[in-house]
Amino acid sequence: MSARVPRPGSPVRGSKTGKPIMALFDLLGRSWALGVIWQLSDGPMTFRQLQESCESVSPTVLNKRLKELKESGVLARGDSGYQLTGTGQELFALLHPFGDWSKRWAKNLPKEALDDR
Amino acid sequence: MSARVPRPGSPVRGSKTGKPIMALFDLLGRSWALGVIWQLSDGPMTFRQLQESCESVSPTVLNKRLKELKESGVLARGDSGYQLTGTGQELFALLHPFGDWSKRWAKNLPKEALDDR
DNA sequence: TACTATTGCTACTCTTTACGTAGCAATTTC
DNA sequence: GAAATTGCTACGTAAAGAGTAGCAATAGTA
Repeated sequence: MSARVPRPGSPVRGSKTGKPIMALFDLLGRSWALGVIWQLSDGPMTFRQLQESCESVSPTVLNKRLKELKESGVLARGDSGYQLTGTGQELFALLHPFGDWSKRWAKNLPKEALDDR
Repeated sequence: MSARVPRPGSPVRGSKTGKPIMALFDLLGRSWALGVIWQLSDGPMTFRQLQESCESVSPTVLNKRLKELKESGVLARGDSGYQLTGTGQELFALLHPFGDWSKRWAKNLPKEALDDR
């Protein structure tokens, strides 16, 4: 019933060693984990706001992700809703460049897709 | 049978708009996608080498991830196995800082876990 | 040439995760 | 005190992943 939250040092999905990077990848490699962090970078949001901005993510999954990310110290619940912690903002700082990258990727993909197939 | 590969511009898992960043998060938010990119940063690897270095990831899933990442232009198959493309190396460059971050996270987590719960 | 080993998968069953919808208890707003 | 809004939980169904077995194709060896 209680979902496993990936933590560095203990085995996680796919990783028996629990190497920090693998634990992190397990945490982030779940649906909407990255999206939630991305959305929260604009400031605190309520549960329903998050649900909307994540385009109809099911409350079940959203709640699971929130619990996991909370337990991982990435976000916390404050007065105005869920928000990134200092740690979480640090993590977002690393994530931020992916925005521009994804746009370039979107532009170049059609070309490459034709080349490579 | 044929798995959906997330592409910017078209709806992806959870995202109807297909915003590039959401498509990217969908692509990377699948089990072992980040891990595979991480492993390949050391150089080309064969299928079986990847399987080992990803600690017993099932061949089914590995093969799916490889197809998706290949179709997304992140990696390709060369003479000495699977390897990151230029695009893929660019992506890894963004991913690289997560290594150090995860180590700091691993050190601080126990403390925070006690504080926050 | 035939034998063996390795590689890159596919097939299968079982479990876990996610989706989609409904709804409810606890505030908050009027 | 009635109506909204918020933060969930509870379903049932569908999709994704784990774990194991094995096979066709190539490479290396006797």
